[in-house]
Amino acid sequence: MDTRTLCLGALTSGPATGYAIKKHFEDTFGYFMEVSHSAIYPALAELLQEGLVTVSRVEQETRPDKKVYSLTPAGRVRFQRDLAASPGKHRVRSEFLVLMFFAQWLPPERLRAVVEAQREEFLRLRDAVDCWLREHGSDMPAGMRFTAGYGAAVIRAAIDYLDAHRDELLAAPDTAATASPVDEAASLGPLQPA
Amino acid sequence: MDTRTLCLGALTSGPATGYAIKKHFEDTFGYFMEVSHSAIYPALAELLQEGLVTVSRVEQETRPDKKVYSLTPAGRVRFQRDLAASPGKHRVRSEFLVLMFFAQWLPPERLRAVVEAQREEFLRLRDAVDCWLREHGSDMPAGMRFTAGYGAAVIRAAIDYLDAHRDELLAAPDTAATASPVDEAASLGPLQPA
DNA sequence: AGTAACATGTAACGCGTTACATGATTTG
DNA sequence: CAAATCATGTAACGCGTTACATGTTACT
Repeated sequence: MDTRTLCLGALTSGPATGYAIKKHFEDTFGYFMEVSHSAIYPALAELLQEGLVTVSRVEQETRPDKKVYSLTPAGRVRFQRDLAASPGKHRVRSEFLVLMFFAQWLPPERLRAVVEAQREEFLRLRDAVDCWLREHGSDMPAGMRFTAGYGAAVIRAAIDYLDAHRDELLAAPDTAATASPVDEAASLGPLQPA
Repeated sequence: MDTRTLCLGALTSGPATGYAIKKHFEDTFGYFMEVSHSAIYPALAELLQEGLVTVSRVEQETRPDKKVYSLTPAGRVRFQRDLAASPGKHRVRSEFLVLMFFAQWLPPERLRAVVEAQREEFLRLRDAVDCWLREHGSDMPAGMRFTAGYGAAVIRAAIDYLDAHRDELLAAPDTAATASPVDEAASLGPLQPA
């Protein structure tokens, strides 16, 4: 899923500037798809050249000038084609979980800090999604409500799991990080013995 | 979180070949951190040059020769340093959820297929994690059990959500994909009006 | 007979992120 | 007075993925 396709998708909700598209992404699917502004502007320029969007410059006195982009019929068709062509892969890339996986190699206070930080982040996300659902949920198409509800459900499960198993993890006695520097006896043996 | 750090981490469980490290990753945190073999081999070569791992060539008659890597004390220290230095960011990058977000622009049969495929994938993952917990869970350090349990909890929540809201999504009457090609009246208006 | 598993590498391409660059206004 | 918001871009760097490359054995 290309930044260009994402921009076309954002524009299906109406004309917008690059800045507004970025905001839109953050407010809606920010938690499952990050898009940086430095990827959006070049993408919009390419879409313009391909005739998939049009642009109109809007002068503002109190603010910098805007470039408001709109979807052309060709752009709408292209978006549907690209969307349908996407394999729809779902991937999680979590350094947080890698840290938890190797918890025993982390200093206990660092481990605690990481867990707490992630929990705070999840609470923040949960509240943001709940807020969005309350304020915009009823106006939005089924798909957008679905993803918001999905996010809320999964984040809640994560928070519950953290709360239920945090102590178990933090109280772990096998802190290799504070044990003797070289402790070969603690090895689990060779991986995948031949 | 660099592939090199991940390799060092894998070797904390004992000596292994590049191939075994890849397997180890797939079997344990494959669902939250993907590592391709073409990133592992160069990473191991770099670690060797830096003196963080050692290698011993093992000849096999029935199989291609192996290069078994082991962690040096310096490598163990470096791993702990790199691990503690990681910000521990947790990110989800899901084209699946983008597809759901834009469900109205997808042909209904395609939408259904994507949802079913993802559900199957989640079921597969859930079973794999459950199996791992049954078979290895009790031997493993708290951190590894924690991540497995976390995965199981979150995947279960996802499956439950899918089952509870799938029909709602698929039965959506507002399939813009099959509506008149250009339907400006359906627009939600400009994003972020100035 | 064909596929999966075992086993190790290289090369190029694409894409995203970070940093660089600028600048006015509003809010706390 | 500092920080956030609005607003748009460029350039380089790094990193991961895909494809290319090779070869044997065991299982279905």
